Amino acid sequence: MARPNKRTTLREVAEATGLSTAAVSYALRGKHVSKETEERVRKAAAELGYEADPIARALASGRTSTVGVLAGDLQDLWQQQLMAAIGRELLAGDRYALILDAGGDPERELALAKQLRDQRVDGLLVSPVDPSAEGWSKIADAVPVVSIGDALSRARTAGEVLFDNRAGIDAVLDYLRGLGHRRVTVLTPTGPSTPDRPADVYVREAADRLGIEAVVLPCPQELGEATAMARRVLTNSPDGRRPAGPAPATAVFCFSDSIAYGVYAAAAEASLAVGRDLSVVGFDDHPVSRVLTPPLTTVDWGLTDIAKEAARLAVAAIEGRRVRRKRILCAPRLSERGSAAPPRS
Amino acid sequence: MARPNKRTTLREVAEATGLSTAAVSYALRGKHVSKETEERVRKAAAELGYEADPIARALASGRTSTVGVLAGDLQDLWQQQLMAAIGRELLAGDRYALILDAGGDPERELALAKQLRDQRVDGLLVSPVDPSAEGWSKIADAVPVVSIGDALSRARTAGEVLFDNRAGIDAVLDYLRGLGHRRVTVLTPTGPSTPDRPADVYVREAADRLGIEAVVLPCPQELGEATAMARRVLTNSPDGRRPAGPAPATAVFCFSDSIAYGVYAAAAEASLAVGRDLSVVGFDDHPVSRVLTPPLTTVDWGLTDIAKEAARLAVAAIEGRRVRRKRILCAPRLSERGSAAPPRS
DNA sequence: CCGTTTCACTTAACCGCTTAACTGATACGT
DNA sequence: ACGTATCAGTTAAGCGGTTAAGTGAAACGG
Repeated sequence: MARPNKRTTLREVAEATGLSTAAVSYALRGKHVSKETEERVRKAAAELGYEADPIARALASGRTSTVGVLAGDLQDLWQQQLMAAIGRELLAGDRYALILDAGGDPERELALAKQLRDQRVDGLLVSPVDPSAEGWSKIADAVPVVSIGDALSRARTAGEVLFDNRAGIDAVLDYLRGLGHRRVTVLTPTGPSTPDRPADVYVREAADRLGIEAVVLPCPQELGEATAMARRVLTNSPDGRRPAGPAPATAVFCFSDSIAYGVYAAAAEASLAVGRDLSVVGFDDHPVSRVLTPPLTTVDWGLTDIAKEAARLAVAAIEGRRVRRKRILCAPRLSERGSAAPPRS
Repeated sequence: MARPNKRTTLREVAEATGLSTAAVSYALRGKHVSKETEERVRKAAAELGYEADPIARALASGRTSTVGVLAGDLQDLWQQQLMAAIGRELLAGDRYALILDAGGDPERELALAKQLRDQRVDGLLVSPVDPSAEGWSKIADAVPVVSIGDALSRARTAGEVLFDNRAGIDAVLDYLRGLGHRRVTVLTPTGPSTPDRPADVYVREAADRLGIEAVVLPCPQELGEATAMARRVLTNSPDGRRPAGPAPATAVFCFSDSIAYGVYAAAAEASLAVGRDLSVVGFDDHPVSRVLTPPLTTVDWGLTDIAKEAARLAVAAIEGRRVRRKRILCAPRLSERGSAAPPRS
């Protein structure tokens, strides 16, 4: 049963050098000991192959130099990108990122967040499933939380990186209107559409302003389901019970690139050429979008910048630095590629 | 400075119930205490909102009910899928998965593995960058390690989930030969091609057997670079200095779906219709492959099964159970979709 | 009726490190 | 020369649990 894996402990280093454990502890962290002893301790530690036990350290000090990253749903292609980018960003700053996946379940999300807090992560980055959950409040009180994509309405966070959805929606609809589109189907992700996520509202406002007839439909993110949904939309029976409705939309505006992929698939099945017979616009700029045929016109939010800002806010909070603006609003950039064109019909 | 976030501790529960901390500790884990006291303790704990501190518990017991998952490179689309699947699988079994990303750096990979081991993860799943690294040995001695995709040649692992690459390669080349292809370009991922990864060898053998002329070229996974590489391949100057070579290949066999995406992009640029002018086969079955136009014919290794097997092996090792076969060899299934067809030229 | 189990806890020693408070010795200002 | 900083370490009390070993009482067997 007993693993003979004895790590060398602080005490052993202390004995080897004839110092007290406290002295060694201080020495290794360069605190008020003489240059010589510090050197001596370092040498002994190196020889014995000593490395501080992070668990013991965490218990005693309450810190871990680790930050938790909680994905709302790692199935989502965009979140996968986001997590990868954040991990990279934090690692570059010499902090370990522990990534967890809530799998789209709000309860699990909070449970995992608590777990992370209990694990003494120094900071927590979340891309929340349910940003308005009550539970965030207690968590944010115990550890600096930075949220991405949505503000945690009930908690005092250390920062938030948000997307200027209104601007993004305006940009896309402006663009489509400019191309001549009058009837646009908008596919928004299903999920808790809290008042903090008034995408529908923005769409309506922009559509009214531009004289666009917009139909907003919720659509699953998962590719298979998204394709099925897109199929229904393209055959002009969005709700499944309008077999012969009014003229079909000439453009589809997808609130995530993966939804757009579904539309591509459905369009191909229906022998509609994207970028000619049908215009499609995405909203994430996933790397794959660039290599589709035609390349997907989409909104680029600057994933790397998002990751950088989020990491920066978290690190600042951890280090107790005040930060000018805790709320970063990312501006959309329309990446005009080949999937949108003037309508044919 | 002092966070007033006092968690309730074991001692407080003990005082509240008039028991010793040991009794409470036992009671909460259902060990040799009377039914009544157990009940009493549970009630008190619930009332006080007590939850055991995982850090303290880890220090004292050496266990965490957490498993580490180390991705070699989270930039890679397939690994993103894999990590998501594993996380889900473990969560289903009530264990937390801590996902880390080595970012393709072998040194970092080992450093992170050590970090995880020190964090007392009960088990470790890796999709290694450098499976032959010396360092795995020490890590595998301290914690059960399950590797995915490659065997850790220098370590005694608790299990490995491997792909029957030879069978996969045979299947694809058989298939292409059956369609009538004689000249095939094979794009393998760049990276340490250790003797444990003799993809080139398998390709040569199969090609010789089938009378196929196969050119094996290393290709980056990153979509932009893959596209650039594919561009060169399609213009028949794979090495950049053969502007007018022999007849170009009629099919491209990509060792990962993301490479195939690059080929799609390059083909579109060159006005080659995939599935007609050019056959493309992938090797991962990423969800996106299904929605490409045409859908990518690829090798499906059963991602969910891989995740399941890996999780199962890890959990078995953690629980100290012996397992029949520690080495799972995944069989390829060719997902025949639209991207490969008889050659035209 | 007595010795032995069994049961239901308690005692106390850790796990490996941090850190506030204390001790002596040396340096400093006046 | 003397009180006071300053420096370099030491002591010891945690951090919040786990767990081997011990204890006293009740139950049991013969």
